[in-house]
Amino acid sequence: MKRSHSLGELQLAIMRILWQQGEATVAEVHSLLLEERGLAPTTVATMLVKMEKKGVVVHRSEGRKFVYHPTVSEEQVRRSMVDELTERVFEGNATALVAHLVTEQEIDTDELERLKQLIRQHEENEER
Amino acid sequence: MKRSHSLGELQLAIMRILWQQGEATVAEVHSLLLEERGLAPTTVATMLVKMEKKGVVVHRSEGRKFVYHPTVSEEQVRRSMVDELTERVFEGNATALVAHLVTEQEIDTDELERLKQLIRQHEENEER
DNA sequence: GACATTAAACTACCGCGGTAGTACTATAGC
DNA sequence: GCTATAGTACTACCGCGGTAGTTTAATGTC
Repeated sequence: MKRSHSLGELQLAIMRILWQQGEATVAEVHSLLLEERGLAPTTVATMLVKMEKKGVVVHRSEGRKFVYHPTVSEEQVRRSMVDELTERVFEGNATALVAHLVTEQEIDTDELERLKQLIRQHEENEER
Repeated sequence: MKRSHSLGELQLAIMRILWQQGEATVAEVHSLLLEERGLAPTTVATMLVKMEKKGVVVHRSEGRKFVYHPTVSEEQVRRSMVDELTERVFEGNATALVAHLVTEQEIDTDELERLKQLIRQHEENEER
């Protein structure tokens, strides 16, 4: 039911921790984020509340602290965010997006090799 | 100098008109947008002011009406928006984004053919 | 038991996309 | 010349991501 799990920068950083960890308390998320981002603990807490309201995480109480865990997968989030961009910028034409990536310097030549490999594999998987 | 021309939905719709038209008055943009979107003329005008402040359009006065035209190309906008998504969601790995598109049902099989063609052409262009 | 610490709750604020009403002003029409 | 109209200016408001201070409640410590 719940489509369009479009997340902001901080939200994604938090989700990445939750996806790796499986679950985490506010303090854990905060300390892991502190290394790159100088954030107040309350910022993380507030964000998690907003994210729960949004439906991408849930929490349970453990003692007096909250343990959060994700309710959507990284793949789901990628899907909806890529879909949104495809819709917005390429009028829904995913191939146009790939064409853009291939032609506009976004992908260097040696990565094209791996890409061709990938397409070949994907085609083989489709064939049954 | 000006990086990150990330635009919203309405802003993109307006830009598309300006890119096609070359330039347009507020009334022109409004009437073209009216067919799909029921917007007040002031909404379009306000948005254009915001977009000019942002640096993606400029206007000149013609009589008592403003004629707007874009200062960034569609390709520039696509670039920065795709880059932003790649950064946010795939940690800067553009190939991972393509892999996502190829494997996650976003691209059907007959489009893969055109894609392979495209890659081949691109490789030939690189070879000199 | 008093006090310090910790965790969450509540509240506030900024910027920005989006939306639009109201106010002002120059022009067109009669 | 006066009024209706068209067009911009100004202001406001909502939602949301992001950021954090302040308040309150529970727990640990001496």
